[in-house]
Amino acid sequence: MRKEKISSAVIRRLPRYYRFVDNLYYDGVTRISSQALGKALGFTASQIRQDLSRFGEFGQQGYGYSVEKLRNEIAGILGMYRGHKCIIVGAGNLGRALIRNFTFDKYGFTLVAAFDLDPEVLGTEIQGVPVYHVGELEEWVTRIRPDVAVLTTPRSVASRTANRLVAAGVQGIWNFTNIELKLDHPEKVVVENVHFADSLLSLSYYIAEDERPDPRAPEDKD
Amino acid sequence: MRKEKISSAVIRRLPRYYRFVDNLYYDGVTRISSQALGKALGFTASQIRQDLSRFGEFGQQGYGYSVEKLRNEIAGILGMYRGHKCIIVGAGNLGRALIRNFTFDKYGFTLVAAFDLDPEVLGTEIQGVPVYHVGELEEWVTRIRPDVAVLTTPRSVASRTANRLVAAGVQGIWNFTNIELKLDHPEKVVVENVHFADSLLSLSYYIAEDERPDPRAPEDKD
DNA sequence: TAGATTGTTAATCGATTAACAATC
DNA sequence: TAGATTGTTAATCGATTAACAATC
Repeated sequence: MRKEKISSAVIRRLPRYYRFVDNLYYDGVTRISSQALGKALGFTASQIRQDLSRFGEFGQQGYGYSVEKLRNEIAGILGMYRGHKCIIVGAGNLGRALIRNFTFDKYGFTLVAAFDLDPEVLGTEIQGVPVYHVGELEEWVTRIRPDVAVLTTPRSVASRTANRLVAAGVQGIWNFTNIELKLDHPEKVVVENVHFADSLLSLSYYIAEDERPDPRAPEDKD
Repeated sequence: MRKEKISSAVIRRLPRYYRFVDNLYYDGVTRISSQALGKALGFTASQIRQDLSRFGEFGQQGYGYSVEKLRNEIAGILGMYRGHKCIIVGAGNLGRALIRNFTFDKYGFTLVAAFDLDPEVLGTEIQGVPVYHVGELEEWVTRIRPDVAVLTTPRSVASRTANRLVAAGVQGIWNFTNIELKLDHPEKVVVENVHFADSLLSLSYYIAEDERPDPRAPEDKD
């Protein structure tokens, strides 16, 4: 039960492996070698074997990996079969975009409720998901026991809302508020931040950095 | 001009430094030491000094860093003063959420146009941003020369659209489509992926992993 | 001046890659 | 069987941390 701690570098690669292998699976591909997988994803074959072997022996010498088996194993490692429930707090533009466009089920999550303040949306359903008043958050969390809360509130109430969620027993917070949450009990919850700004700024750095040639400028003569 | 290559680990930390120092700046704090900065952000002081010194000597012995200077230096490194222009391709829920809620200016970007197919939004403005027909993408890109395109189209047209953008001369693509873009000329463009699914799956792993105790279960007696 | 804190060099730690025996 | 490819151990590489002289 006490498995050796897996580094987050490895964990961050697993969803990419999954995504690719899942596609192979739906394309009807039955086997793949670490070599081919590495080539497709831009990793070394060695790294892929090293990563996967942290979790078990999924391959077969001389053959490679069964796509179906590998897909299911990775899904299992990532907790996709645990029937996670989630709620979304804040049904503004971003919240609604996630409700409408993000396929929670595909990743083993069921989105069971949304919360907001806007009288316009209260009591309605968005894509089949009921919208309740944030004032009733604790009641609902106690009743439906979601594992994860998707946080898409305005910044100003983000930390306060997060603390309420943690107090009510939520295990994970998927934080879209672009701030660092100030938690009373950070040890009680796993926070995954989606910092759009950080992402854009690193893009900004890289385009500033390598200054791709202006396509209008004359090329170096061969 | 040929500065030593900076590892992406360092680059990914810069926006976090910036975010924190920017807040200090607006709170009127004038100086900070690497020690204090590290403590606040969860890094070692050593790492922060190491990181910053890759770009110059921004501090002062015995004093620390001037918050204002550090903020501006990091902003400069990240290219925030370059007056980047961007467009957004796909004005569905997510696209609109970004237009309405994401403060591009705050990071040195100006959002100059949006593109879509939906007759409902064509010719309108969203938050002051005009919406044009995707058919006119090349014309507009040639005319306004955006540095970056925010890609929020449906998956099905994502790679095709990306290739059109690259061909038209866009330098960076901020990809929200949750797929790996298949590019004809990957060397001509910088892609920054925002893979929601990857993020959620790593959260899924961590909550599955450490199984925080059920708050209803009895505690270990001290 | 004495105390604080930088920038940088050296030491350590961890992650990636290479190599290869095991085996399908 | 011969060829392919795994899982794993060892070697390398890179990133983080520690230490400290320089100096404000």
